[in-house]
Amino acid sequence: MTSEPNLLAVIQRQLSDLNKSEAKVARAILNGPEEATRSSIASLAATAGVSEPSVNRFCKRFGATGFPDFKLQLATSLASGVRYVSRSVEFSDDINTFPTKLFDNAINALMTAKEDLPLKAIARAVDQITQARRVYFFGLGTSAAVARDAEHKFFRFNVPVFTHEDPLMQRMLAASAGVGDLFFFISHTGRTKVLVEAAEIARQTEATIVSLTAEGSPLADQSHCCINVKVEEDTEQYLPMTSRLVQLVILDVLAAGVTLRRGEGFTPHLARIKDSLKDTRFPTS
Amino acid sequence: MTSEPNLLAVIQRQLSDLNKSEAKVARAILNGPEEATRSSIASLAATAGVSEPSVNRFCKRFGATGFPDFKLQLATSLASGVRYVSRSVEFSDDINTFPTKLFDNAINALMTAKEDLPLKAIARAVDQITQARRVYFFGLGTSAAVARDAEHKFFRFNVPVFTHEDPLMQRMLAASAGVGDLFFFISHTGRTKVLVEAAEIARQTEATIVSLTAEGSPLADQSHCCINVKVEEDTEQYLPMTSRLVQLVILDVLAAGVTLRRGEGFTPHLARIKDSLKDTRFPTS
DNA sequence: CACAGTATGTAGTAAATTTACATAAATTCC
DNA sequence: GGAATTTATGTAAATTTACTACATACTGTG
Repeated sequence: MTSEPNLLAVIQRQLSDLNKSEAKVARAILNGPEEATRSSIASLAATAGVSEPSVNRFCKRFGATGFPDFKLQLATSLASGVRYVSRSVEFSDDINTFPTKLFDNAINALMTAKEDLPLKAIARAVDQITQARRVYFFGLGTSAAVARDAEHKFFRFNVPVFTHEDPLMQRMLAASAGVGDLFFFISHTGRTKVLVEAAEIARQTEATIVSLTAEGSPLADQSHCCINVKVEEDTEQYLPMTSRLVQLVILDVLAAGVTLRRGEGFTPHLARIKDSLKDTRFPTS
Repeated sequence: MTSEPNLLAVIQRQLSDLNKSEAKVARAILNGPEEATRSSIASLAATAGVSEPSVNRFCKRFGATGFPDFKLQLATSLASGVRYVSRSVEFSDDINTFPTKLFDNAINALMTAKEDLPLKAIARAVDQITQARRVYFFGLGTSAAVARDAEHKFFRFNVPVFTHEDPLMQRMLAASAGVGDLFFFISHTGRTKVLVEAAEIARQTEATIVSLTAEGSPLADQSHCCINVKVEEDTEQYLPMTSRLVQLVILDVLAAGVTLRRGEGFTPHLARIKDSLKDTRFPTS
């Protein structure tokens, strides 16, 4: 049985169809839902001014097997309703509120993105990266940092990876591309001119174009494979924040996908790379 | 009492500190959290292979008043749909499972970090950044990408910002620092030799050292202000993933803090920067 | 007003949870 | 290495909680 997304709304809606005592129970619950989840059947009955079996019948009427089951459903629906609201930072915020808000927004963005991941596009991109002889990660602005991160990650797969923030370099590399080259464009909007132009140039070669960007954008149009990330960045917010987090995790997903494709035998290679970093660190005391 | 946002993560984290039978209970719950919410104390005890009071003690240990209360908290934390246990990707995973796992891990890391943010350190870092005449963001490897991202973000505050991935440049800049310079070091471990050395050099000047790194690490020791981020990166995983996400959000928090400090009059300045990017984009159709 | 049907409450029963206590295991200190 | 102390775990009884069956009250209709 799929648990109702919002139990309180359902109760509210049916309020008029209820018996007198069931209505009393309903009102008591609507008055203090979270308190209701913590009450015993006896105390809720007392609050509502009815008998315990009335509460029990009420619960069954709403699809629960009994009072405890009802409480569980209620708690669940209360919990899920609260999240999923991104709140922007106000000037009235202080140190105790705005950090939490920003974290909540970040978490929300990831949860939302997780809900409908473009799995087919991801699978396809993994295929193409696995087959590529060379991979270029191109982004500008904030996305340049994402590209840099991707470079670090994919570097470990024995595939030559390159990143360039310079649009001129990007164009030149695009122009001289050939079979086996893969250009991976990263852009939140997919409308950055110089980046789209680089993609257009690359498109005229035998290279493969993959992009992590908005569906239907000029950049997406130039791509063989577009991984669409839906993040409604608050446009009032002047700094792009959440979208790049989603991009980074998507790149993690791609990296993991490539690792899995390589198979178990590849693990020692990664371990070796990790070991090679050991000497650059102070040992843990 | 604030109900724990992600109870499973807490259980997971404390797993090693538990008694034998409490650990059995913990494993039983982690194995089938949603089933646990529907079980009676007796059946859960049976599943775990312990006595009923052991389950009860387990619940109380985690802040619940008893078993029903615990179930409630568990249900609440499950409601958001995220598996709050970081599960590493296995070679048996396929396209339908591993992306979700990675997203869950990311979300989990952010939620855990959010739970105890080092607010005093953050406030202090905001102060120091606000007062700085010049800010250098230094990181290596994955953290270099984070530093790059920070550069983009803080660039918008009229404060001259610099990033360098090259350890030699980092050393030279550190050596020639003076009053008003702020060095912001980013490192997950806080043990990367060349970075710590740069910090040591900078420390001998009048410059301020802020770091986003592990508490008690050599790098933290060199800092005037250390923002401690607790992320238990799965060491079996060869690629650092979640820690950099937390770092990025922390930097967002710092940027927001600086903006707030600047006051409302600063907003037009940010709007102007945003406008200046308009011409670099294809207009939305 | 009597009857049927529905709604509500009472009381008893079964189940589940908690407490108090006893035993077993582990640890510490000679 | 063994006795003493602490800690962990289980047993059994007590208590709380939820459910069922039944009785009573209420509502509307002929």
